[in-house]
Amino acid sequence: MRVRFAPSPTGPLHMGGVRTALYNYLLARKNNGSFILRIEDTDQKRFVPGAVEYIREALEWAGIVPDEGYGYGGEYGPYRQSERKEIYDRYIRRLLDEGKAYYAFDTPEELDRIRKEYESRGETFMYNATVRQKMRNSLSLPAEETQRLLAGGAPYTIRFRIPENRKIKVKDLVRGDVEVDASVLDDKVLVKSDGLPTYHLANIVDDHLMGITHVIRGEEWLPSLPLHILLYEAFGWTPPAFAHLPLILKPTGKGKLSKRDGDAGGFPVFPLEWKDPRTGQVSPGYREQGYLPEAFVNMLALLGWNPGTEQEIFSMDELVEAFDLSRINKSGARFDPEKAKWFQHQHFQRLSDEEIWKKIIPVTETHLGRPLTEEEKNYTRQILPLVRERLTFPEDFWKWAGYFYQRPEAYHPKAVKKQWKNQTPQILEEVKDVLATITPWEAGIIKEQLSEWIQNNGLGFGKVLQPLRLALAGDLKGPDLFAMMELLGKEETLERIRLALERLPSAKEQ
RNA sequence: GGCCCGGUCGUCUAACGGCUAGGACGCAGGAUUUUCAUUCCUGUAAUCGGGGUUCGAUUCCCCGUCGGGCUGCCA
Repeated sequence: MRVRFAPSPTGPLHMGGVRTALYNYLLARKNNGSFILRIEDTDQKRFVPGAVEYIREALEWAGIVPDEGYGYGGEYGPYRQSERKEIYDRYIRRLLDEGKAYYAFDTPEELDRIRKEYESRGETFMYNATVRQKMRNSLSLPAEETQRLLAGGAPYTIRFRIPENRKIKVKDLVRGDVEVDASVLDDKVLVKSDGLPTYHLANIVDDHLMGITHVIRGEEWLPSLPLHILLYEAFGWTPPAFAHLPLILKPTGKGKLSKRDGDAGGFPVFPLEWKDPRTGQVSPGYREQGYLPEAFVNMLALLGWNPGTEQEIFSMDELVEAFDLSRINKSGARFDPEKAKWFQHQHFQRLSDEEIWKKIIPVTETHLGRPLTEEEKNYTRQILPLVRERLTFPEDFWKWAGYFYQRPEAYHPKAVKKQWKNQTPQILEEVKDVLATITPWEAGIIKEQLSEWIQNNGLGFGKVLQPLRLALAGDLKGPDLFAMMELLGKEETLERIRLALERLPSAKEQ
């Protein structure tokens, strides 16, 4: 089995592309086949610098590593279509010689005009068997005229001559069999006036020459499948098996997922951050948001495919094991950013303490604006168990544990309003004194002694612990208060209480 | 408009033509907790409509409708 992923470097690869690559990759690995990366850059007008590098980096990040192809070597190269022009020339020659393709001299302007004309009459223009005799091409023109035009260097395209009175049976591994009448097809341009092939020609020639056995691509290609079958037929080649994947749809609204949706919905559409070389506009990426590649891949895999069991969390190896073309869905799948987060949470929680620790060090350093000392790194190691279960992204660590590194600058206003009562300053003064006597400074001991004090004074836990938390962390949320105090250290704990008493309203002011 | 492909909770989906239509996300409630979060429990909610075939239809067929794709010298 040989499969390929054949993106066009017209910009960053988006989620849908990654999923297509993933399905190809899974299938190849499951069957001990090869996964090939081919770059389809026959449209030089739309070529975007950096896109090829982006594609490779994105696939590598996601763990979808090609066995062969552009940048990976192999026996079937070159793997970039712009380097294969001679090959396409050779094959189009064959079609021309056999009368299966023809020269067309119609200019884009002419075609445009005719299209508009048809449109104004409510019809659709098709360059097909019934109109091709009326157009300027080697079929309608006298042979001498064609020769003269070619010799004179007149611009031309080469079109495929769709055979007449034909029904084409196409088989799709996802959708089953479809039968199409050739009369609904038009004579597609195979070679553009710049001499480079269009997708249709290049794709068929390359898939054949590269020994591709299974073509797995997006549903947007389904309408051109009959044309592709006809092309294989014209060359006398056996077509590969085809599977057309359902599209990924917008979370809300109509249509397929696009770049804009990410901006509007606040989620990335691209695997990696992308900076548009022309506009300088930056689009966010899953990697930069802190997503784990395995979470991203897991989420993508289950968008349009299911294992038939109730298992939802998969590693790449498990996906390889479970993947099966027959369980791909037929209908488009709406992308749900919330579920993406859930997958991330699941995978993040499966990381070891050590792995998480490595990820949160840089986050902490960024927020602090300086590197951590060895001592602080160890401190971080101690803090982690307290907050790890609430982390979805490395970035969350700062949100839940930032106050371990910095004294609160401000106190959450709502929390103050709710918990900082008239009697609070007095209580905290006393708590401070009680804490000052506690030794050794360990969570268990602190809890024991403070609890005893609270009970002896008939105070209720909330009244004491809530303001204390507020004083130490600046907010009412966080892990176990006693563990927090232990890690903060006695001196720092007392100092923060003192600071809060100084900064927050005393009884008199209220 | 034409051609093609689809339609099960709000979303992702499961269900040889045969259980009370199952799971997950989300949401709501509860338990746990000093708090927030996590975790656990409970609840919420669906077969697009109409015909047919059949003892029996989410499942097969037809029509309608809705959704999606294509209709470029883009891929």
